[in-house]
Amino acid sequence: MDDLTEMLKGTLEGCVLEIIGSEETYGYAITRRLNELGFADVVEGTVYTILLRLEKNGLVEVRKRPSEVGPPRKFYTLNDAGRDRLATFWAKWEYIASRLDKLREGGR
Amino acid sequence: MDDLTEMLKGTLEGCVLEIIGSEETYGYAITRRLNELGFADVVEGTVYTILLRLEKNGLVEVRKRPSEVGPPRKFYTLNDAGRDRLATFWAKWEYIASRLDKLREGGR
DNA sequence: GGCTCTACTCAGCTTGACTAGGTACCGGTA
DNA sequence: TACCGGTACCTAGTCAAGCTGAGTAGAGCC
Repeated sequence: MDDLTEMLKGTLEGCVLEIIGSEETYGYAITRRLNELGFADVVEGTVYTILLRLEKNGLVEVRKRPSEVGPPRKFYTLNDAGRDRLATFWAKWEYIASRLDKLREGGR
Repeated sequence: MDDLTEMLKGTLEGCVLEIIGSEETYGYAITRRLNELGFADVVEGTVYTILLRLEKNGLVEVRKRPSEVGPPRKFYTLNDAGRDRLATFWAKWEYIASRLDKLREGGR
């Protein structure tokens, strides 16, 4: 699937929140996970900018830990604000998805 | 539902294409239709920029016709390129929606 | 030493929706 | 006549978020 960029605006951050919410993890692994999931073109640079934004906005907690195979990793977990944001994300997603379904069915 | 802006990137254009695809119509009416559908905060300016972009990219045919209740209207229909783009839009939407479902269910 | 994989950062770019103004036609009414 | 609300379209500039491309660095292997 080519060039999903524009349609990922807003949703990619939600994906990252969801991944962090399900387990404590770090940027490089999040990128791999997204690639596995089918977001094949998402690269590290993109994920790191999202992570830095989440951190700046106070939605995550960060812990730095050494790795056995490379430089130290920054592990992220959601705090309360992050869980709120994740819930809001899914609510918005469902809302938009339902409207699009309606539109597609010619709903009035 | 508040501030869907970022999540509408790319999808709003798809909505407009779908609306034009289902019947020949014009900007003001498209805006009303989107508002009815639940995209309450979409204003005319936004729709007109999308319509001008569609026209510039050669995805629509335009016919100007007088109105009985105001200034002349610009009616839009999809051409072949527009129908292609609409199909691509729905394909991308389905792709992203399926990945998000998978992610949400903790799918591996 | 050089290569690959891992791991993070950052400046600058592009896209697309939004803001906030503008123009103009028409009918009703004071 | 003047004004106003509804209809109808246009546009310059702003902002947010993902992408590009480059850089820095640690660890293991040949």
